Amino acid sequence: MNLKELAAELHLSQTTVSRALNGYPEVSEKTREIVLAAAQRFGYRPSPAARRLATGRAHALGVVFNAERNALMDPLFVEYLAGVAETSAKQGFDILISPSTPRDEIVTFGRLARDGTVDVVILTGPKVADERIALLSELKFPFVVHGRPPDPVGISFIDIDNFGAFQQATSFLIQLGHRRVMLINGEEHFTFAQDRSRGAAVAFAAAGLPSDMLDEHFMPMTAENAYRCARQALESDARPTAILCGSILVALGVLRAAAELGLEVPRDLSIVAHDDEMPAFPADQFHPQLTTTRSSIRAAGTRVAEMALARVAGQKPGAVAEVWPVQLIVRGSTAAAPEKG
Amino acid sequence: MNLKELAAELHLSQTTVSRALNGYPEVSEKTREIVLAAAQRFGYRPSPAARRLATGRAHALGVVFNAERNALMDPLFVEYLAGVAETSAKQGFDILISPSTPRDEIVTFGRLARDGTVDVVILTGPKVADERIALLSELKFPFVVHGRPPDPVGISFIDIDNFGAFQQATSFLIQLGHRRVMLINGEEHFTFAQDRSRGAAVAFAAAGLPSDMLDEHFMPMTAENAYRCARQALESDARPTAILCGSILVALGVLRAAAELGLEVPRDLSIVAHDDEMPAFPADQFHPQLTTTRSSIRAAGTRVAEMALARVAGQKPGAVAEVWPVQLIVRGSTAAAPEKG
DNA sequence: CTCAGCGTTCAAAGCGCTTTGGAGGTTTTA
DNA sequence: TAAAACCTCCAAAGCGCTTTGAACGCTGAG
Repeated sequence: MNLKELAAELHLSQTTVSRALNGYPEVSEKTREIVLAAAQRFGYRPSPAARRLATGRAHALGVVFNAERNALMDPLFVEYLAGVAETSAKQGFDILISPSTPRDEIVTFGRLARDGTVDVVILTGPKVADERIALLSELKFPFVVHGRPPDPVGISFIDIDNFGAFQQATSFLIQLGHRRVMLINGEEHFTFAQDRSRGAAVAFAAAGLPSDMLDEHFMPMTAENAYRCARQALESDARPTAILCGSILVALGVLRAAAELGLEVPRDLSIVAHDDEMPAFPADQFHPQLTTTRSSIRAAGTRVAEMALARVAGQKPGAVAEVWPVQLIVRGSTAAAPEKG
Repeated sequence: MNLKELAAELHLSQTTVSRALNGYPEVSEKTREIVLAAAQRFGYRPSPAARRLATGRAHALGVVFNAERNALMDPLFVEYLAGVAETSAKQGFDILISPSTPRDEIVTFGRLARDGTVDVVILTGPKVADERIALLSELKFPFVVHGRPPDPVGISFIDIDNFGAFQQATSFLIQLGHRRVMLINGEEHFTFAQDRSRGAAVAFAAAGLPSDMLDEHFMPMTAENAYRCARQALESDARPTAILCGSILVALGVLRAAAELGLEVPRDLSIVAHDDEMPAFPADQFHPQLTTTRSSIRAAGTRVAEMALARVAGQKPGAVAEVWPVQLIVRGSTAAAPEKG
């Protein structure tokens, strides 16, 4: 059943039926009701393709995702996607996933923007120098950012307070008496890694401690990388008594390193990790349960999708700039620093 | 630049240009080259929407994913999706993600099938009585299945050898002297859970052991559930000496239960888990490293996408029915059963 | 020399929807 | 009472592509 047939059935023109269905004011309430009822009865569903062609709007939202062999953000991504999906589905928006490797990500974005397959894209994990943002801005293609854009002016984004989270976590460790602290951070070119780095540094400065007590490492946040890094540090003479982990996965690697070296957590080593609340990977299911800085990646996904849809509906870029607070949850993986041996 | 303009530019008809671009034989090689070159030069890209409307084919592949609060398959899903994305991108197919809760999943599938938003859907996690399969079959909408359909006749699917994997793993434990074995399985209504159940049962039967030595539990495979279940069993008088885990997440919960009870793995308790190779969650990053039955969820995603595309290209349903072998990888979480106290 | 046959190209008709520019009919205003 | 102002509704023109049916020029057979 298409519009033409439905219109014929009702002895009305396509115009009127279309308008009735789409809530235009030029049609009387009475006919609208009749049309709506008939549409319902015949199970009429407008063809998305036709509508798309006629309006030039795709009614779809694009998400580019990293399909590289070892997609680091994997478990995060689904949870995030779930959030995005939830709200966009409510508004009848489709979600188009475009796989891409970091190398040709920029091409992928260009294609999305020019093809008209989607009306807006969501950009994740902004970098210190982000050419995707540059490209989309130049093309004047609507987009919103999940994370902190390097230059937020005129860009709608939502981010968690990475700075505050790591400042708080670091201060907490310092208060517990820890002096040699290691930070296993994400890759340097991500803005979130920079923010976290600054947070930790500021905490040290505030406590009047020299910044070289903070041993910071940037790397892709995998368990494997974290294991290697932690193992090496923990075997050294001046081993850290506390490790700040960029993610739960990092904590997994650190835990393994500690276990292998016979170090007990939290007696010999304190661990605090950032937790994005992946239900599959709950911080409280570890042994010991992990002290974390917690934020909901899913809620972020929900919000960023809302923003994207608002953007399509005409909201100005830069209208939204939210930074969500992050909560420190103290569990069993942190304790007072061990007495100096 | 659209087709009309390009055609005008070349002093050719739209027909010819269209055919040249789409590789139809009715156009001479010479003109084809000219057209291709011009298209390249002007950066012409056909409008997907228009093509879709004209051909009735969406050039897109649908994946329904569970956006329920605690999406259990989360970490699996991305890795799987990465596989799907990889191959479908190669063929220029878009991937449409439709969020859905289990409750209205069937509606979602119906909509996808009728709307023409996608040409084929991939169905994941088939159940013993699967109404999605019933619906799609009835609508004669192309689909392929990832996992084992209850009635595979006339259905293209790919699955891993869940039966063989768990038979092998169970036999291995029996050979190590384990007699009280627990199996923490997925939910009963999934075909994969049934297959695994049968695999374990057959191993016991083959060893001439009574089936009640196998303590089997069906549940959503979360760390939390597994923790509870394992904890309870390990505290009981006749505690199991080995636990078969349906997933790495399940193993996480079991490890925690063991640690809390002061049980050492593998001395006091052996663990073998099924591993779908999520790079984010590697079995060899645990302590101890986990003995696993391993299969690549990503490769499965790749293959199932290929199948889906073949299906669109006209391949008959039921043409593919692959069952992939699963390898048992012995690592540090298994050992001979403890002497009877 | 004519005509069938072939290889190329084209004009035009959709695909199913939205939207512009009116056209009728009814009500209000002067 | 006539004109202006509405309220409803409609015919038709796209949106940018594919595809059918036909036309064109050329070659080789009769």
